[in-house]
Amino acid sequence: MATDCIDYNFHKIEPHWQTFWEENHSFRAERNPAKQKYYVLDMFPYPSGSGLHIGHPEGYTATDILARYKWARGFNVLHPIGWDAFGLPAEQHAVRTGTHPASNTQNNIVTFKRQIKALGFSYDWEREIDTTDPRYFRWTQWIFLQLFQRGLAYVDERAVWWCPELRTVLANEEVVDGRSEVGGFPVERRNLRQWVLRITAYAERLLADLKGVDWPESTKRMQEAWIGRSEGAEIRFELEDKSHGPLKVFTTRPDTLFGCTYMVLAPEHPLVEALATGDLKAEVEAYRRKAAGKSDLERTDLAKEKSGVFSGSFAINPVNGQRVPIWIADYVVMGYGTGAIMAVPAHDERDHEFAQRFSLPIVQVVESGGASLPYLGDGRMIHSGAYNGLPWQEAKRRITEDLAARGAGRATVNYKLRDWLFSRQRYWGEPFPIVWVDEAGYARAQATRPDLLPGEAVTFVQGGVRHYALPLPPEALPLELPSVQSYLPSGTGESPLANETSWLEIWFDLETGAAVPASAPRPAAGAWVRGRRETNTMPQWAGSCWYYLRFLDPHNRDAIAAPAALRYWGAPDLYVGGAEHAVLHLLYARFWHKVLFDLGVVPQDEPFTKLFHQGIILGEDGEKMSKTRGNVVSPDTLIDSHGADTLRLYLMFLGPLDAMKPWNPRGIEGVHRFLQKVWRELIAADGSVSAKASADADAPELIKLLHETIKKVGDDIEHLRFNTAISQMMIFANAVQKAPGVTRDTALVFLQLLAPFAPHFAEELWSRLGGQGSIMRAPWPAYDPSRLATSEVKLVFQVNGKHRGDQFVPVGTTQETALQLARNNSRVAPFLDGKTVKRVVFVPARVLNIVVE
RNA sequence: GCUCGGGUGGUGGAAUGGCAGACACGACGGUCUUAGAAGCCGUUGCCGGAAGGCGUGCAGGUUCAAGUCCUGUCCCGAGCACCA
Repeated sequence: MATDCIDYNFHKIEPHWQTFWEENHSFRAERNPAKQKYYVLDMFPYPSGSGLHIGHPEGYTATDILARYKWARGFNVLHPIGWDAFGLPAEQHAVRTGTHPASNTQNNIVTFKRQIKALGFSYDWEREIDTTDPRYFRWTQWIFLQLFQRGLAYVDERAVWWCPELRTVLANEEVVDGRSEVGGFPVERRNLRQWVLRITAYAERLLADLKGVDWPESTKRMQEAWIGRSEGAEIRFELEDKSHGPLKVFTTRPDTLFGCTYMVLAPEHPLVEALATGDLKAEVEAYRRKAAGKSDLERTDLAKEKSGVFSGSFAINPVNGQRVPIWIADYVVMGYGTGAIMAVPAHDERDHEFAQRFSLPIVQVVESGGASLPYLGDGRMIHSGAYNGLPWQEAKRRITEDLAARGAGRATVNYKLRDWLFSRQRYWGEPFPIVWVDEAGYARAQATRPDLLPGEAVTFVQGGVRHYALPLPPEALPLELPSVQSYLPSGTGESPLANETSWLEIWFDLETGAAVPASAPRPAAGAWVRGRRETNTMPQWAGSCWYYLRFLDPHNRDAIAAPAALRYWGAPDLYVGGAEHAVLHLLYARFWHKVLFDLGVVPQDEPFTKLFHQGIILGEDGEKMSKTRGNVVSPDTLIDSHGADTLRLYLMFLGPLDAMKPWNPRGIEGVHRFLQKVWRELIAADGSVSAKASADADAPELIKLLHETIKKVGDDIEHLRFNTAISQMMIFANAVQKAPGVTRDTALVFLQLLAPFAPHFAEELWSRLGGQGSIMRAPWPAYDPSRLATSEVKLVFQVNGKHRGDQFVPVGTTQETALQLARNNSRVAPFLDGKTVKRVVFVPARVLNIVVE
């Protein structure tokens, strides 16, 4: 039932149809295994306090068009939405106001939901999820337990980024230019006990399987670079003082081993102290302290001159027995390879620079053909004993083999990818389902629930006591957050949870996971041990690592999703979201997914087979939108002034979906006029169907244009080219305007094409023009290829490649006829006059190019 | 520094190697109106009265034909950054 408004009153029309869709459950994904499925997913938002940003509806409109189009194409569509609701802003708000972050989060969700609904998106709200809901994070915790049980989670005391302002550690990825990505506060290094996920165990598969996914090439390359695979060799140098054992280095150029004139250890390398000799000890120690105080930004500043200090010790080059001095320098980092290198200044830029600065010898071992050093190109070996004359790639292979044969090295592969720092000293995150117990407690657990434990116990030592990580039994999940007095982190660097003694210090039942405060007497029956809960919480990435699976079966109490649902819906057919998640979210989610695949939980080994990034919408001034610049465009304002349909159309009309585009506030008038024009053509001044839209027959040109439009809009939607689809619909509307009339059927077909873009508008006119039911359920119109055929085409005449005239000719016109027509063409003829034709190029139905002398 | 992506009218943008500038915005002129708004009609890459010439960052090249392919170069944007 249409509204009763006389003119195009979107204030009335849009809420009307939104209510209609809601009441009719129009977007409910069916449970119908016989029907072909289409799963289209948006990156779910973090419900921030500032509400929806114009960038959200850009991507959401794109997926909504796809979803509605696929419904019309007869697919069973899954188009869900939810909330990535754990996160720092809500916690900071809680610290300021003392209110629970959950209440702030729920308020924000209400706002987001209202705004999203006002845009008329076809989400299946019955599948809404919220990562902070215990019914959801129960399964986040469950997945963590699987990682734990498989030995993919461990604790490690490691130098991590600590932000004094935020009072938490941050992942490498959350630190940008020596400052926190959130808030831009300075960060420093601290040694803290952390949970770490062994993502490096999946490095090879994460890299290899990128080949099979349909992603933007740039994103694949970013992940490749992030994983950073490099093949080389680990080479073992004996130390002159054998009491310290051998020194292992990683190199990608074992062929240049004869050119190694010194070694470098990272300042954090465990052998540094032992290798510093005599009067150099003090100098080495001073250097090490200085390096520790440097931020990564200072250390990696390429403009800075290299620094370093000689240790006083020597290693022995395994290929020629030469003594090689060992230096300590911070251009070598501990986190990659072995934290030590063999320096070959003739063939490495960094080593070259260092050697020059400290006047170390430079020995060339690859022929450079006269090119200056450092030389990194191709060439044959020199000064390399038995390997002289070999191409370097060949020498690389042979030297590696020879070293391996002598036990002095082996071919290895190294990755830049580091294990994933997975803990945060915060309140507002998923608690780890882990209890720390002593050795005796762990021994009991090994007897009681060995199925839950990893092959090797996860432990740490503090104050001479070893603590053992014990998982909660899955049936005891979720482990919920306790309410706390203060959301401020504890002074020790632990999360606020460390202050909640009754939650923290417990008697723990190994069999059931039940707990009572340690202050209470130990319960009699059951396998109770004394324990202390883990106080860290999980990072925000955790909840978003698997949410696309929960949408398949969001209310399941027994599993992350039923196997049948996982099989039927599979992975999203299309995943749309910002390129800022190119590495982190998309890599973490792939990692978890592969683990779940190995567990047999999910049937496919990649989560996101097709990915698309919507571009950023810049402010009017061409700058990134930000409150401080005052160039933020609010969807609410535009919905009020022009309507959701106009906003949706304009967002898509702005340019290619993946492009970065500035917002032009005046341009929105164009698409609004387009809708007004369609309304005016089809609806009379009194609100009834116009006389014009009641024609008996369409002009042949209009029919042809309609079929062209059906084809182009369909093709463009499939390829996410929404801007050109809209342009084609505008062309059609302009043609209708100029035509004397249009049939009801043609008008209805056109409205169907428009419906995915401007759904409220299309439903309204569909209803007024007598369309049956909801336009969403009407099958997508098919074009008739025979209608696209033309009898006449415009042939362009060129002389020497220049356009000199054109003429309509029948399809199938031959070169001879065309040439004759050109000669007779009054505009072309003068250019042929008195010239000799050297060559004629004829492209049927397109161009005739006459090359003359 | 390395790796990508991109430079087309006043603006956003369009163009399987085959008429560069579709579709819009803006601007200008007209129509309607007491006036305006909306709508409608027309013009709108640059130079030129016209004929015509020039034109897709710049310089070359391939081709009958280049925004599109190749080489070099400049500029803008993104990502990575002493990873051995």
